[in-house]
Formats: sequence, structure tokens, C-alpha cells
Amino acid sequence: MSEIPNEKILTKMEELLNVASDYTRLKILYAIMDEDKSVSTIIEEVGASQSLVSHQLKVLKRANLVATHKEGTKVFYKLADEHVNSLLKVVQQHAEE
Amino acid sequence: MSEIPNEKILTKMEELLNVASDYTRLKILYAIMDEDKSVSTIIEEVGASQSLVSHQLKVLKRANLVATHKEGTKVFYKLADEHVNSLLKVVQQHAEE
DNA sequence: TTGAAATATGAACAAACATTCATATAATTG
DNA sequence: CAATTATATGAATGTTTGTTCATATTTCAA
Repeated sequence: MSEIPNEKILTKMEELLNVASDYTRLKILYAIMDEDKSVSTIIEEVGASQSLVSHQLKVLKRANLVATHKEGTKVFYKLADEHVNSLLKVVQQHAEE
Repeated sequence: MSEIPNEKILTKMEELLNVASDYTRLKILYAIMDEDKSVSTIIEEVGASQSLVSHQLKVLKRANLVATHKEGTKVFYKLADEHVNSLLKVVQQHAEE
């Protein structure tokens, strides 16, 4: 029997879904799905402006969907955990049928 | 190797995630997760106004996340398919840790 | 057919948000 | 240091969206 989760959980769920539910951010998440990549690489692969990608990376980071590390002047982003992967897979399956 | 899905798929994914990413709609989805329920029952369990619930049910219906059938003056809503269940489970797991 | 119960719809509004443009900061190299 | 490359930040803006209030529609019973 699945009850409605409490407010705290629901709010967290809402936040995760909200962050994932954007065209540009979805593209970014896929871009860094298999290996971490620098911002400039992400910009290329996603095909959006430098500013937009940077802004959206910040949104993803604030929501803990991605993690970063620095190498010289470059910043590398990767998915924060496996849940993000699972989420994308489930949603993609739904979208593909 | 996971490539970035094409525009059509991404747009569908974005739509599904968008529709799911709302506090009221999440509550509604959970309310009808195990069995279909009438709008009045959903209103009670979700604890939102009649108008709001009705508006959000329409959003869920337009996006094909729920299906309906009528019995007299009552309208019953249920989840449209199993993907919605899986999606909620994955997201809830992420939110609960 | 009048009334009541259940659901849907439309207008209105504030709040949130994606994107762009311009500018700032940080690190590296000559 | 100056110049350049990589990334971040902030303001501005047009659009979308969640919610409320008021009203409409539908179905059934008396």
C-alpha cells in the first residue's frame, strides 16, 4: 500500500524532478553520463551558449545532481550519484515507446 | 555508451518530468497509485481545493499520466501506466536517503 | 423541472524560470 | 605584468505556471 509521502520527502522529490525537467539540463546530464567533462566540452556537445550552460550547471550543482573537480583552469562535472542515471533511464523508456 | 537522445525524445522527457514535478500533482499521483479514485476522494486525501485538484488532474490527463472513467456523476482517475510508478519509486528513493 | 452534488472551465495575478547580454573572476602562459 | 583562456555572476526580460475566485456544465433524485 503506497501512502502519500510526507511533506519533506515530497518537497525533495519536487525539487529533483524540477531540476531534471529542462531541455538544456537534460542534455547536460546526458553529456556527462558516462564520463566527467569540462565545461567547454559540455558547451560543445550540448550546443548552448557558455552563459546558459554555466547557469544551468549551477542549478544542477545546487541540487546535488552533479559534482565537480578542478584541473588548472578547467572545471570538470560528473553525475553525483546513480539515482540520476536510473531516473533518466526510466523517463527515457517512457518517452521512447 | 549513452548518447544524448534526439530532440523529440528529449522534449517528451522534459514534458513528463515537468508534469511530475509539482507538489500537488505528486500528491495526486500517490493518491491514485494503488486504486483509482473519484475526484472528491482525491480532493479529500490531497487536501487541496476542488478547483486546484481539477486543474491539475487536467494537466496530468493531457500528458497521459492518468486515465479516467465515469460512474454516474463521479469521475474516477487512475495512473495511465507502469512507467509512472517506476518514476515515482526512483525519485522517492533518491529523496529518502 | 427544480435542486443539489460532482466536476470542469476561464480569467486574473503573482511568482518562478529559462535565456541573453554584458561583465567579472581565476588560472595559465608568454 | 599583459594577454588569453576558461568559467562564473548579475541584471534584465519575456514567458510559463500554480493558485484562487467565480461561474459553468453534467448527472441524478425528488
